Amino acid sequence: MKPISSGRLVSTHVVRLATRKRATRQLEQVFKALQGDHTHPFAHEIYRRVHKKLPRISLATVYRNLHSLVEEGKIRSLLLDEQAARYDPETSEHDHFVCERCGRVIDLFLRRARRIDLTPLAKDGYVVTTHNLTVYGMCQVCAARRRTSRPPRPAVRKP
Amino acid sequence: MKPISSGRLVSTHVVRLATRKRATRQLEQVFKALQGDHTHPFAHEIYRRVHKKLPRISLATVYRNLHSLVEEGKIRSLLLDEQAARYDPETSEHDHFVCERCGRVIDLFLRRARRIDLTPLAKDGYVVTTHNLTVYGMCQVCAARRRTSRPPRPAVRKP
DNA sequence: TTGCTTGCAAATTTTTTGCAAAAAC
DNA sequence: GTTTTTGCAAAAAATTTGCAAGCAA
Repeated sequence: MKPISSGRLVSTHVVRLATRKRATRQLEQVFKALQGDHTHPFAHEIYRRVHKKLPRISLATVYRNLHSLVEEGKIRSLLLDEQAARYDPETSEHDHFVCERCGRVIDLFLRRARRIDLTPLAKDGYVVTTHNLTVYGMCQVCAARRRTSRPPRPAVRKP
Repeated sequence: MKPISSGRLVSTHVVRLATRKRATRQLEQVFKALQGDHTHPFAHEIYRRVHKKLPRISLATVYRNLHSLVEEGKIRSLLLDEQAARYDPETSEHDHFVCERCGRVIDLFLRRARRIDLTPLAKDGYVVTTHNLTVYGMCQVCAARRRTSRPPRPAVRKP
C-alpha cells in the first residue's frame, strides 16, 4: 500500500496536491480503508473502519480527507439516486450498475458503453470533459435468485 | 395543461396512483410549476413558484407532491453531483449535460448515446431496466464566450 | 362522512465550518 | 518554529415525519 501525498513517495502516479500540503495518519487510513473495496461505501462506513485504527478520528476529518483524495484524483465520489455520496477507490474510467433489488453498486467495465459517440456534441458547440453512466436493474445474484424462485433479499440502498 | 391524477381526466397517459388517491390544488400547482421549464430546478425553486399561487403551501407539501409525481412517472428527479435533487418535467428518455462553467443542466437527446449496447450485460446475467447518462463539460454558450475571450459568468451550481 | 392530504414545526440525515490544540515538515 | 490538519461541537442544508386540522371524494 502506497502512502499518500507524502514527500517520501516514489510513486509515479502520486500528484502533489494544490490544497493539501501534508500527509497525515488520518489521510493515509482513509485512503487505505477504501483500497480493495468494491462495495462503494458511504462516508460513515469509511469512518467506522478508520475509527478502528484511529479511535480519535472525527467524521469531519474523514470528510475532509475524502475531499482531498477526490481532488487529488486518488478516489472517486459517486452520487447515485441516493441521499449520500459513495466513494470508489477505482479511478480508471468505468461505469456503475445499481441493483434495485439488493442495493449493491457494481463496477462495470463495458467496452461498448465507453464508446458512446459524443462527437456530435462537439459539433453542436459543446466541450465535453467527462461523462457518467449508471445502469439500473437486477444484478446477477438477484436475477439468478429470482430464476430459482428463492425469496429475494430486501433492497438495502442505505447501510 | 392537463390536471393530475384526478377522476375527471381524459388523458390517455395519466396513470392512476398506487399511493396518491386525491387530486389537490397543491399537487396541480407543483406539476404546473415544472411544465415547460428546462432549467431543472431544485425543490426550493419549485416551492418559490408555487408559493406565489398558493401562499400557504409548505415546503414539505412540495416535497411530498414531487415524490408523488415522480412515482407516478409524470416528472423525473435528477441527482447529479450536487447536494440537492433537481426535477425535470421531461419524462421521455433523454440524458443530461452539466456545464461546469455556468452550472446549467441541459437536456440531451443523443441518438447515439441511447444506442449504448447493454446486451452484454444481459449475457452476464444482469437484468437491465434503465440507465442514466450525464455528460460534463462546457455548454455552447460558455464555450462560445470563451472563444471570444469574454469573461465567463461564475459557475452557479446552486440557486 | 371518511380518510387522504396539508401545514406547521420539529426531527433526521448528511455534510460543512470555526476555532483552539496537535501534528507535520 | 511555522503552517497545516485535526477534533470537537455547533451550524448548515436538504429532506422527512408526527399530528391535528382541512379538504376531496
